[in-house]
Amino acid sequence: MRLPIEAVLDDVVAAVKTHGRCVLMAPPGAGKTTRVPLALLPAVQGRILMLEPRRLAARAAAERMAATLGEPVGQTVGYRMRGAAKVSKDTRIEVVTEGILTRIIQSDPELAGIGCVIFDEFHERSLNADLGLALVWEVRGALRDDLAVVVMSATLDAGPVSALLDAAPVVISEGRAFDVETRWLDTPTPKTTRLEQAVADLVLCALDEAGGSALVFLPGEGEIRRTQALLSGRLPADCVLRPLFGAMDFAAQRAAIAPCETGRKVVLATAIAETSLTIEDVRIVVDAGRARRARFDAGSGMSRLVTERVSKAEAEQRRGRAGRVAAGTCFRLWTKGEEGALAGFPPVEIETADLTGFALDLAQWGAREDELALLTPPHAGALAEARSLLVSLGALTPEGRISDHGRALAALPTHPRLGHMLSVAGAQAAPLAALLGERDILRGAGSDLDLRLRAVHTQDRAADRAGLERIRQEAKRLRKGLAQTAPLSTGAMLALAYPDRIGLRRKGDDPRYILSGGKGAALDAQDALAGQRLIVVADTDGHPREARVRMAAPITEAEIRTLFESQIAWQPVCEWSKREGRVVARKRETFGALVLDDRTWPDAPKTEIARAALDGIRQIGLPWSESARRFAARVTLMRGTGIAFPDMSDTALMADLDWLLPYLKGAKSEAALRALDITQALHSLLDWSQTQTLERDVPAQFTTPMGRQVPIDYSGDAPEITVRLQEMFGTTRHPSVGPNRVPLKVTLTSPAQKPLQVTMDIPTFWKTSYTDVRKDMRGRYPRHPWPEDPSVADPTLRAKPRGT
DNA sequence: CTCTCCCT
Repeated sequence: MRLPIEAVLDDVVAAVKTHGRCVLMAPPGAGKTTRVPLALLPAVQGRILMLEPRRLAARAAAERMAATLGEPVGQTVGYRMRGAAKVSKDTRIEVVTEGILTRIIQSDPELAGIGCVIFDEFHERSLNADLGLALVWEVRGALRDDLAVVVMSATLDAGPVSALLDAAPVVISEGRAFDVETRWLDTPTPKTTRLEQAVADLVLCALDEAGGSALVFLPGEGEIRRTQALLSGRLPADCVLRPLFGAMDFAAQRAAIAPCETGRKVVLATAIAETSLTIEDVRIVVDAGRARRARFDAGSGMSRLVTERVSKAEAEQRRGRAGRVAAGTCFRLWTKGEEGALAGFPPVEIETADLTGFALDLAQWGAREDELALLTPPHAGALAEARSLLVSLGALTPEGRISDHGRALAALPTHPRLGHMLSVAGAQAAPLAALLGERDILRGAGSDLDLRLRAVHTQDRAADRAGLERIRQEAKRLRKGLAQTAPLSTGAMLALAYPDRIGLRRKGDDPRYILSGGKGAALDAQDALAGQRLIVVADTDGHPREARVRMAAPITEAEIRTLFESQIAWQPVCEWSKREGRVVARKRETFGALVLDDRTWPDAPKTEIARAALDGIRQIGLPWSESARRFAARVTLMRGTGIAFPDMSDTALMADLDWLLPYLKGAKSEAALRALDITQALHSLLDWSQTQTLERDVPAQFTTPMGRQVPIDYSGDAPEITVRLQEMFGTTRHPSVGPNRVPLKVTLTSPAQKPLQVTMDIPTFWKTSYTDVRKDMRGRYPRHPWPEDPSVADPTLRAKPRGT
């Protein structure tokens, strides 16, 4: 059969011959995976390496090409993937899974004997493909200008890839796929309608309007089960309902996609049916419009799942599944209007994934991320977290260079965490590493990892059979070349891989734990491990506030002390306790965020106690006494006049409390702090000349015309004095303070200290209302002077002697 | 409303 790709094969070969590079865009079904490598064979010196994102696809591509040549796999065409290879010295086309390429380049940077590297399905933008392309491009630039590079992609903006590869020629092939009609909703689904209900309704409508079997895309297993429940009994009699998702064992998956003998089938599937599994007779696609994705949180080193709207690229990929065998129809659970708001592409893996292995590969290659041809740069923070984890595992030196231990970890086919565990604990850790590298075989069976290990070692247990077999095989492969070492418990081995996830039970009845990395995690109250004081957490649901533990193992304090001796230390802690309202001085023995032991610290140095007491002040506020307020008010009057004086507002004083440090007198409790008089401390904020100026311009006391000292009250809006009216006789200028000459608020009293007048202007008072005051008072206090013009009278505090 | 999908 003639495939549409054949029309452009000559262009691809020509681009490789003259430019040594090419970007080929062709839709799924165009035949690029099987035709391009064979077409390039005569044009390439040496072997052709083709990368596939999935094992199944790699094997299938090799088989198809070998069949085209009329040979068995392993002669001209072979494949190589983790744990399986069919290649010989005659092999010229080698189909490999993406992770393999990094290994090949790291062990032989010249790529000796390889003439061309093809990246298939590059639009999926896996971390390995991005890294692989960057490394191959560097090899081509530095060591091998004859090395050809071909990037093949279905839906992708070709411009950036072409630019990345120094303006590589772009070849475009139009597809062969059958027409697929797209149907949108007329009106958006109301927010109150559950997704499963809306999907079920749309499926019934689709089956009614179009013929053939249906493929329904849902975000996850839960949605699949609930939609299944809603549909069962409501489907037309000739329809069978089949769920399909990754956690099902292989045989069940095969049964779900098997063609129907009679009638139609409705397959409820996750994204597994987007690329990995092809269902042959589908002519209807129903797209719920959601995608579940892992979001890795570098801070906690854990990932969680989020459900998001699909991107346009994913929706197109799903739509295409209706046109594999004949024209079809795609029903979208959104309106045409809503479609504009969808993202163009799903997030690329390098921006969302755990970068630990990536960072180790970079270190081994000896390049920084910004020196490589990466289409999307990794986030600096995520990369920094990855490197810090690698440093803590001893894989990188603190300067970021790879260590011998790091080289050993890079050679192991596992996450560096598990590699570290294998390298330290030896062969005994192989089953545990295999278990943790696979999907959980006992979902919902409690968190204890030993349950799972027992299932691997024995034949009983109703665990996922195929999963168990994969784990046994994997354990066998991992064990090779590892030494036998002193036996360790499951928890101790796990702690090597997850030193940041050792959990110490919090106080209280709930099985809640604080993890050594600082995050929280909780066990189910019924969980078999719920009584343990110390556990190591292998997996959680990734909830950002407090994650739920999915897999864990108990560990003893003695084991932690042995494994992490150098990281456990006594930390003196002198701090303000909000709860107790006082300074507490303790010594704590800590491992990361865990407190293993906690004792009082009776001989804490005074300076430490004072520092902690300042935190108390920060919490309770400055203990203002009346005299302190008065002083601060005087200083404030000096401000804003061009003369530099400190800001004595609460905010300014609290901003840096060091000035208070020498005046705390060993106060430790809230009561003692509140009893402090801070006047002296405030005085210390002024230097000698400021103090002199203050005393002169804003004195604490007012000197009356008689030479008597009267305190000035600075606590109100205006500075204030109270004085006997007679004592102010002779005053022709109203008294004031400060460089701005702020007038004093003067309360003039009778000889019996009763207020007679409050004035801001004594000379005017003499001339005006004094006359009335004099009239009233002269009779009541006849022995005191009440002159007609007080501005020229002598001040006095005395009365005339009786009888004169 | 328990866990998308891959890979060394």
